[in-house]
Amino acid sequence: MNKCDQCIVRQLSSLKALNKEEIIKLANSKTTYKVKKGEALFEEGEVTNGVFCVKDGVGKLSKLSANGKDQIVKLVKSGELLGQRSMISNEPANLTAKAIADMEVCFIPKTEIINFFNSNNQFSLNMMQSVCEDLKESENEKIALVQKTVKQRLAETLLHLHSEFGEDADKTLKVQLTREELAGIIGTATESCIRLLSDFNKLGLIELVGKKIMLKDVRSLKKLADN
Amino acid sequence: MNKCDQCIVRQLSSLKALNKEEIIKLANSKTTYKVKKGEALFEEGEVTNGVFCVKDGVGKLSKLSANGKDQIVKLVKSGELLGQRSMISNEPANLTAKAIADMEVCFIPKTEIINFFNSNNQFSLNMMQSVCEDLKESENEKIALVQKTVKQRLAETLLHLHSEFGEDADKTLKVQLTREELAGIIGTATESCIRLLSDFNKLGLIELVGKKIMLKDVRSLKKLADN
DNA sequence: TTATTAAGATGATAATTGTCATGTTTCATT
DNA sequence: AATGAAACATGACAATTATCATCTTAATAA
Repeated sequence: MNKCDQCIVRQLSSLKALNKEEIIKLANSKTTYKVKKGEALFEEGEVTNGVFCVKDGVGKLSKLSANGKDQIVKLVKSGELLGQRSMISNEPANLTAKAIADMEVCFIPKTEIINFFNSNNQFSLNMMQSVCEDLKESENEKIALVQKTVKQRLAETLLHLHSEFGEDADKTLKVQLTREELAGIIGTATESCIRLLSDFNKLGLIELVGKKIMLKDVRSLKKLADN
Repeated sequence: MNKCDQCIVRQLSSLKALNKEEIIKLANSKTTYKVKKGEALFEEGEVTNGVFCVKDGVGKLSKLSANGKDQIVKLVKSGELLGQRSMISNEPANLTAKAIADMEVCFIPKTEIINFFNSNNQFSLNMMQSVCEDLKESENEKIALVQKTVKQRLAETLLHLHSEFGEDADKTLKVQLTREELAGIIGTATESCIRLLSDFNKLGLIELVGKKIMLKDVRSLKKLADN
C-alpha cells in the first residue's frame, strides 16, 4: 500500500492509466513538498526536468510582460499535472508557476515519465489528450480575447471560476484572486477590472463581499458573456 | 518505391519517425486531393476522423465569431499536418480549415494513425511534441494579443509571415493575404489594419505594391514589435 | 496599538480602436 | 469595353479601454 494509489492526481490526471507496478515505481521516485501562497514552483526559463502533481491548492501559470503586467494563462487545481509541455518539448519553462493558495505538490522526474511513455501506451495517449485539451482551450481563449469586450470577458471568467472551483459556504467564489490577478486573466488594466466589478455589483449581477465575489445572477452573466 | 517516401510532409512532420514498412502502409491508406483557394478542408463541428498532410499550398485555421468576423488562429504550410488535435481528442473540429493558396493534401485515416501510435513510440512522441509546440505558440500569441497594441501586433505578424513563408522575386511577401485576413490574424477591424499598413507605408517600414506587401525596414519593425 | 504598506475604489482625461459612411481601385465576367 | 462585385482606402465620429491621480479601506509588521 502506498500513498500515490489513493492520490487525487492519480484519479483525475493522465496517471490514471498507470497500473499497480507503475504506481509503486512512481511512489518511489516522487518527492512531495509544500508551496506557500505567492511562492513559485518554477519560473519562466527554468529547466524543470519533470512533472508536478497538484495534490492540493491552486496555482497560476503566467508570464510577465515588458510593462510589468502579469498575464495569467491558466489556473491549475488539485488533481492536475503541471509542466508537461516543457518536459515533452525538452524546453525550459515558457511560463512561471506560482501558488495562489497554499499548495501541496509532488514532483515526478522526467526519466520516470519517459519510462511510462515507453511501457504504457494508454498513458501516452492520456498525456497527449491532456495537452490537446489545453491547446483547444488556449485557442478558444485567444479568440475570446479578441472578439469579446472586457466586460464580456469578465463575465465569462467569473462564470468559469465558479464552475471550475465552486463556492464557499457563504456562496462567494472559492478561488480568491486579487483584482490584479483577475485583471491578469481577462487581460485588462486592474482599474478597468475593478470598475467593471463595481458596475456588475450595481447591476445586481454579482455582490462584492469585502474582497470576495458572489455570483448573484448567473443567467444574466451568461447572456452578457456570449452575446 | 512509393510517393510518400519522398514527400515533404514525411520529411518535416511527425511522420519522419515512420519506417519503410509503415510508409508503405501509409501510402496504401492515404487519399490525395486538391483544394482550391477559398475552399474548406473541414469546417468547425465536422468530424474529420483522420489527419491531413499539407503537400503544397497554404491553409488557415479559423473560427467565425458571432459578429461575422473570422479570427485566424494559425496558418499552415506545406510539410505540416492538420487536424491532429481533433483526432487525438476524439472531438469534432474546433476550427475551420480553408485554403488560402491552392492546396494539395493527403488524408490519412485515424485507424492508420492509431496503429502507428501503437507500433511506433517515436511517432507518438513526435506528435506529442508537435501539439506541445502549437500550445506554446498559442499561449504566447494569447499574451501578445493582450499586452501589445494593434500596431505592434501588425509589425510582429508581418515579420512572422516574412520569416515563415519568405518573399517572392519582387521582394514582397509570398503569402498573399487579403487585408481582411491579415486583420483576422492580428485580431482587429479590417479598416484599422488597412490604416496601419498605410501608416507603415508612409513611415517607410513597408511598401505597398498593389495588394502585396514588401518589408523595407525589418530592424525598425522588430523594434516596434517587441517594445 | 500604531505605522506602514498593499489592495481596492473612483474620477478625470487621453489614447486606442471600432464603426459607419463613402469613394476609389482592381478584378473577373459577360 | 462595360458592368458589377470585391477589395482597398480614408474621413468622421463614437465607444472602449488605459493611464494618472487621489482617496479609502484592509492587512501586516514593528
